[in-house]
Amino acid sequence: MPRTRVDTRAEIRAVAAELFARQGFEKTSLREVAERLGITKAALYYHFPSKADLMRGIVQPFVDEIEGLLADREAAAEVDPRQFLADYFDVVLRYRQVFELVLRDVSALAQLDLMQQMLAWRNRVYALLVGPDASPAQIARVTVAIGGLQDCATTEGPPEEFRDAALEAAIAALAK
Amino acid sequence: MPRTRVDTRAEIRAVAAELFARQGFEKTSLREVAERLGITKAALYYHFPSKADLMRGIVQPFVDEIEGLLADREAAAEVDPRQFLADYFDVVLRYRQVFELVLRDVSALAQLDLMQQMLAWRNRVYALLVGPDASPAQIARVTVAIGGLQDCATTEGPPEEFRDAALEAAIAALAK
DNA sequence: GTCTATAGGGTGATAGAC
DNA sequence: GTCTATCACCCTATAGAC
Repeated sequence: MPRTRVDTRAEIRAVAAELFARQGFEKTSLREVAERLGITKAALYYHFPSKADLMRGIVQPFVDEIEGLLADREAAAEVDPRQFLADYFDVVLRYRQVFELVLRDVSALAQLDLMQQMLAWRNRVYALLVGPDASPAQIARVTVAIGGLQDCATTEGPPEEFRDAALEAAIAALAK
Repeated sequence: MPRTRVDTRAEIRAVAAELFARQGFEKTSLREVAERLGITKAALYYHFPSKADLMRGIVQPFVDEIEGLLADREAAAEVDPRQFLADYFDVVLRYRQVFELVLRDVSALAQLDLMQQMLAWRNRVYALLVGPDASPAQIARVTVAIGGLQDCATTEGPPEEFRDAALEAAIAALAK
């Protein structure tokens, strides 16, 4: 009786992502993930070399998109703040589920060397929006704008309901 | 040789808070905390009935202050948004270390029934700042303001350097 | 690709002596 | 208040058969 699984790796990621989000990364055991899928722990290890790699597999696509956006703007001659915030917000909204997982398990991600990379995003965003020699006050405004948008992304309800208002608020926070 | 400890419970909390913040709640074992203090796990259990209670002991003072602030404003005839944001920000800044711990281990806190309480804060803040029948757009603006301030609180450096600028940005985000 | 079996270790928590 | 000793359990990960 062959398993009628199209993409086992993807199914593992989906189930794991849901459990990680609900119970936390550390509190979720691979036994639990395997049971939910109807396979054994050992089968899991065929698809992912470790629990950490499973987590990375879930978060990596989101990380790659943000890195892509940052690289794109860093290569551009000049950056439109409004456009950047909108694009950044849209990526976060598209990966909403993953993003919430990330927010709820920061300390777990820190052990996967993903946090360092994400913390570096902040400085790259500062450089993009207020230049390399930004004052603490300028940095504060960018932080309010970006942090505020991120917090909005975890709000319930369809994104269309709040997307534009959140962007307006972030832009207002940014303005000197 | 009597231990020259003034307040053992407080010292345990301090050491645990530091380890929890650095490694995460789940990744930090009570053996580690005890070793750092030069006592045994069993001694720890004399002061705190469980690991969860130890965590609660660390976070509770912060929770109580925010609850106090909210209760105060809910009892007031009217609320000055600027003043509320300033007071809220100042509490968060005062408990900066605890607040960072909270942010880094949301999933751990969820299991202590502390998250439900904190999530309720959001709705109480919405009610205070934009009334009980707020539109999604109004809620988005409040979320940007509050979330932005919170993100600022985790910025390095002395608070005086960014406090006022952050508040201005949050107020700007709030304004219609 | 998936299984059984197991290695090898850590964990939170408790009992009872001092 | 602190200790030693221990319980009962769960974990990630691997070896090797099918």
